[in-house]
Amino acid sequence: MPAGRSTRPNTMDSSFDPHAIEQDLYRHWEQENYFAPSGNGEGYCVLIPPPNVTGTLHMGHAFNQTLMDTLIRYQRMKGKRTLWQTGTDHAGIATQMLVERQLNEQGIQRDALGREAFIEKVWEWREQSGGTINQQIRRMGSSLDWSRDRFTMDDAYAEAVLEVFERLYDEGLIYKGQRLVNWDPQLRTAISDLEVENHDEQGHLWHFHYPLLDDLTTKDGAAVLTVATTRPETMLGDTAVAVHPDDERYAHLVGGFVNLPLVDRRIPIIADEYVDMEFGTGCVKITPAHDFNDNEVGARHDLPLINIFTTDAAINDNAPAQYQGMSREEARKAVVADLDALDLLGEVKDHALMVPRGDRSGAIIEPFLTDQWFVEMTPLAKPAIEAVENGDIKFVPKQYENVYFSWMRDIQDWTISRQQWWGHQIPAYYDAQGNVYVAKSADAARAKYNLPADTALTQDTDVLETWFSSALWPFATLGWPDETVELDQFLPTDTLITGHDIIFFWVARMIMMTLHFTDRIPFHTVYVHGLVRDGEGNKMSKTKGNGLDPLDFIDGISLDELVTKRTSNLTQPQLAPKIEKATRKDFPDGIPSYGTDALRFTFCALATTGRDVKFDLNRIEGYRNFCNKLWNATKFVLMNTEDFVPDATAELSTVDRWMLSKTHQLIKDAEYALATYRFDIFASAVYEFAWHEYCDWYVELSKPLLWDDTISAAEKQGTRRTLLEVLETLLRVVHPVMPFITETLWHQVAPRLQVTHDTIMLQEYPQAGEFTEDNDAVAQIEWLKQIISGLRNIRGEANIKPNQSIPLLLQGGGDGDRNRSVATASMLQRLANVSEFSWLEDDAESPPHALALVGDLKVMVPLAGLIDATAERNRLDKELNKAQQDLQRIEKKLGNQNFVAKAPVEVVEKERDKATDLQSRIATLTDQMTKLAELAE
RNA sequence: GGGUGUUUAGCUCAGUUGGGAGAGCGACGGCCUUACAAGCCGUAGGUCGCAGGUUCGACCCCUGCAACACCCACCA
Repeated sequence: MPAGRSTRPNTMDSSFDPHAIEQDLYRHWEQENYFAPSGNGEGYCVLIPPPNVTGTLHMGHAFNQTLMDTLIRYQRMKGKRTLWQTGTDHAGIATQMLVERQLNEQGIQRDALGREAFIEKVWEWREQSGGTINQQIRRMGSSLDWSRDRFTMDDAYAEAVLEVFERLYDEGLIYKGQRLVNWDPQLRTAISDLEVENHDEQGHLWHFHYPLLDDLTTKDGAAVLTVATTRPETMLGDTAVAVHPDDERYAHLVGGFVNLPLVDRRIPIIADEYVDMEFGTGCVKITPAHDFNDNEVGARHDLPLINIFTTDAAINDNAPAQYQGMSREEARKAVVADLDALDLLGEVKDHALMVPRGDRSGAIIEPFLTDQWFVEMTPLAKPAIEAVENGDIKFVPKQYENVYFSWMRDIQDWTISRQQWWGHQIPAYYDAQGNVYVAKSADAARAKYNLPADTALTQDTDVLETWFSSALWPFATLGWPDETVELDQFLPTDTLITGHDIIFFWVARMIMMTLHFTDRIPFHTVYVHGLVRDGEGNKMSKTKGNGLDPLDFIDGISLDELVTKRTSNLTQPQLAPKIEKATRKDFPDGIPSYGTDALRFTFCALATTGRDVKFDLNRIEGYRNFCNKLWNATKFVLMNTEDFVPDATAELSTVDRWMLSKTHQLIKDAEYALATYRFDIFASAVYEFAWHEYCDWYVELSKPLLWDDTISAAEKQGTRRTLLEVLETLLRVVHPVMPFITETLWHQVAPRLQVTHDTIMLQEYPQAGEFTEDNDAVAQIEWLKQIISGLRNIRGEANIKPNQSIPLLLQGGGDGDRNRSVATASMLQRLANVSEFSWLEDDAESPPHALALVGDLKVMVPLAGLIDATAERNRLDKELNKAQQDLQRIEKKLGNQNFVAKAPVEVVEKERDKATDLQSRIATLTDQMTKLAELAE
């Protein structure tokens, strides 16, 4: 064991300080290579969703990793040969934007730098800051195999990407074509459908009058046809006006022409079912080059496509001269004004519309006609759908399967080319004639296509979208296309844990690609968790300034530092004052340090199925306290087991057997919870057991056993052994979720049981079968707890000080009660501070007393000047009321013939028993009330 | 427009085949009881979103509605 980790038992601090242990422990684990797969067990692999190499750790990562690490540590302890595959993503657009912004701040423009130099800069940046997130991940305690760290731009990984591209191309599943795609005019690249976010925004609906040609008129006799649009500037590219084929208002005009104002172009009036007769005027302007619908209409009617935009969405040379060079916003104003001047502007209405924006840039996306590379998805989707349909892959919670199906069954071809520099450059080469050759290199292309060696080839300048390479994560990280041992051992991986936001981006594509290239599913289970939101339920974002850094919960942060952190480097600096105000309100004292274990435990406790998590500060504080509870319980156990002799004769008391039985149940509950991905149940089972069974009852009950001179040495040994065994077991049960504190405490506890090992993380996970169930012991201790609770209730309500001991009388009940009272006398006396206790014969007269009922057993505390008779009556009155209400409800039920006739016998029988018990209880309470009333007179 | 989820104590959330509504935090009262005041003991608090239905019996199953959240979608 390394120095510094063996704190002497009786020098343990009175409270737990996470900082004293966490980082040293992690370093030690990593140095010893404990995170790497080991042993000969069955392979068990979890893939990390690779974070952006440029990123920093956020709450989503912390949540996600807590769950993964809990599973991994659990399976590792269960003896599986576990691999948690780590790595980072090159995050094409995000990284390029970030580096570009930094260069801009230094006055360097990307274009001036040139492609190669720019990419050099990105690599430099990656060398310099790419390790940040991995260091932060270490702070979470994540047991990732760092020796297998992968980056999606590594040479080996790039090789896999090229291989996949080439194969898909050769299979005809990748093609290049001119299509209308989503174009981000700010980033000047195409993006995929998924990268477009549609937002409801307020806009206008403009009505334009297009003059009819050839003396046509509408049925109203007008010489113009009125169309409505939300995008006035696109009229410069109109090539038709469409009406519905069944629309009688315009039937006579179909085949005719209008003059496109401002442009002075003769365009046809066509009939197409796409038009909704009910909407607006029933006439639609058709701009095939700038609208997805119009494009389809245009294709059906063979309309020309007139592109009026440059790549940054300014008006190009295809538009009339006076608009050329204007931005789309300027052009919109000009077009409206010019039409107005010509008296061709009709109504302008407010209109809510969906505006497509790029998820990275926030810029309004243009449908734009360009040459791009696409993947044909339908053939890839088919087996991927089947894999989920037939249960090979399961989603948890299951409803996400429907989300998956609905998207997969209507999947569109995937735009994979990006007009960016940072990323995998597309392995397509062109000769002077523009012929395309796909191969991993120019040489390979010449060889593959039998081109003369001196054929000049130039590589396609586009790169692949990031998700194209992330889709290969399950097999590319394991060495594909080589047939490696790792592929054999770890693919399919077991559980993928991810947020619901990347099911389409990542999960679906991994399933398709992995099936296609390896004939194996990538994972058996997809556990989908919610997103982490702030205390108000808002999405955390840098822009809103409500983001929280997991490390701030671990280490703590002062208010001023937090404000500075949230308000610096804002994209919208004007929001700073508002953010500062909100921060000062929400965190008046900053954030205290809670430690990693508390943070992890909180995430587990909040990980309920199918909902987002609102991160609640009160919860983490409570779980920090839980850590402290474990710490102090350990301290207690160590203090009281110093003279424990492992081999000495030990005799187990009822309390010990009760505790061992409870431990049996705990392990069962914990196993069940983890097997069903109910991390919240796991957390609460552990919490409940540790605090409310072990600490509140067992430790307290053990004190009389340990400290009473009349208890035999063998019994004391039994209790000491149980204290140690249960605690040692508990630490192993909890370890997957709270690795640091359990490791630390375990090294104190385990040696007492003659167990020494360098780490808890490679110990066996406890098995329920190691602990005997004992129903008699459980019944007896539950009985004892009821009596103690009854007495505590009397004490509490009567305000009897804890240090004031009370006499106790017992009456009624049966032989079982008498036996139990004898067996538990010392514990009863100590826990309830009972000075003396005695039994009254059933018919004996009792002195005036306060009363608690445990079944038929009367638990009595003589008033004796300690308890006010009136107060005691009030207390009993509440109990009586409750009993009467319960009885009333049950009698009503039993009075219902239908219930008695139709409900299962055992249910009816149970109700009858309850009624009998309540009747007896009410009788006793009423009797007691009467006596107290007499006393008060 | 289609779909999903949520609605339970003041707050954050459990509630596993329908059979006596729970936890944590907070509140209130009492305790520095030799592991822990980051603690201990006790108490109060809910017509389980609304309206119907099925059933002997509904927080739970069915229908409808409402509010909130999210996803998908081409209505100019």
